[in-house]
Amino acid sequence: MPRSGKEARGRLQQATLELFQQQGYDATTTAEIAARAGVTERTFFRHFADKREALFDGEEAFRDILREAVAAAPQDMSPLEALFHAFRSVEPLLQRNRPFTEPRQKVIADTPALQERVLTKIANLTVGLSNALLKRGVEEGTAAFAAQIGMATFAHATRAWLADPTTDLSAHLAKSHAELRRLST
Amino acid sequence: MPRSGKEARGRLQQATLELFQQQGYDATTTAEIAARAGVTERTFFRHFADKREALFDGEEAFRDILREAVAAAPQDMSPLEALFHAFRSVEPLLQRNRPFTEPRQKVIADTPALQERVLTKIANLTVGLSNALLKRGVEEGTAAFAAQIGMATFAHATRAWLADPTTDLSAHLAKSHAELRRLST
DNA sequence: TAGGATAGTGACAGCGACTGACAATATGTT
DNA sequence: AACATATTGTCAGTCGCTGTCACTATCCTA
Repeated sequence: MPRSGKEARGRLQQATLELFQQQGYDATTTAEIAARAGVTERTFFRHFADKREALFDGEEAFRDILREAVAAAPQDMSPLEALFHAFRSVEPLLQRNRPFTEPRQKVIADTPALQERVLTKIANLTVGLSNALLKRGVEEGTAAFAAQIGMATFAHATRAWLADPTTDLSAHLAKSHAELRRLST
Repeated sequence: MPRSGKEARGRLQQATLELFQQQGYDATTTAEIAARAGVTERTFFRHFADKREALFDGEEAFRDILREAVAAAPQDMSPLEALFHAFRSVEPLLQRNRPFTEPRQKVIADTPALQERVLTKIANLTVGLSNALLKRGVEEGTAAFAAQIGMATFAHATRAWLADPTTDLSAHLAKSHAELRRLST
């Protein structure tokens, strides 16, 4: 195998995050990012489909982790339980990534174009969850619906967890699940 | 008041839809759209923020209708019930808009960039619902969560309704609500 | 150790989305 | 008829993104 190019990719991601938080998304140019990473603008677009994507790397890997966790859940679990099982299993991963995702969140918070991209990332994760449920024998429409509900609950629990990190994610998930039951009856 | 400019806007929307379905989103140029509407490219961007937005007009109006419908719901209704009340109330509107939204859906179906925009439109609606619940005295976190759940249920019911228009939307909503209860317990 | 296959990069030209600025025109008011 | 206001045309320019071709760095094999 020839030269890897992964260092360049990493530098591009780093440069993207730094420039976005220093000057904002709009004021940052792809040529500028490339220059800071010591490569050409053309190389930027060889690694990332567009200017936004450099901030959202590893999402498909995360999707695969979630799908496998759903598949690994005990067969007697209900669809939603299986999803929660998967969510609980990624808590250490989320914890570990927090120092990187936190500054990213601040950038996203004041950039509509990036928020839009976040939504599609979440939608992709949801599709992944739905497919994982399908493999467990859940009917198609139900799987998609359950994935939506599960993802919404996960997001709700994660928000609470970010605001109150003293309690662990599992507990927040349980609380959100209870709230879901309360709401839906 | 000087000249209205609303006819031009309408022609631009029409031209956008037609060209997108004839040649696809990518192959259609904003200059081309403007030309078909008898206007300059610059004028296109005075009416719409970007190339996608011309397809999604009236969504903020729809959001207002939903918010008012939530506000008009009987005060003893639970958050989710209030949302369902609003969803049921817009059924005739959806029915009426169907001849326009149906061809649009086909265009969206094979255009990732447009799907991404749909997600932000739905997110906007969800925020609107959440705000409406806030005004009913629902606590903030709960309101956002309920709006998410409600919107997901509405989307599920709408999918079923599009596949089976013989049953009305209210019935599909009731069935989806039952499924939600079944899933969450 | 030389030679070739493979993957990554640079250089360059070009299209299309989108914006700022200023002048021109059409409508409604006094 | 003069004026105010909203809309449009024109023009120039920036930036995101792509196709193409030549070049180079790594790894495998003979």
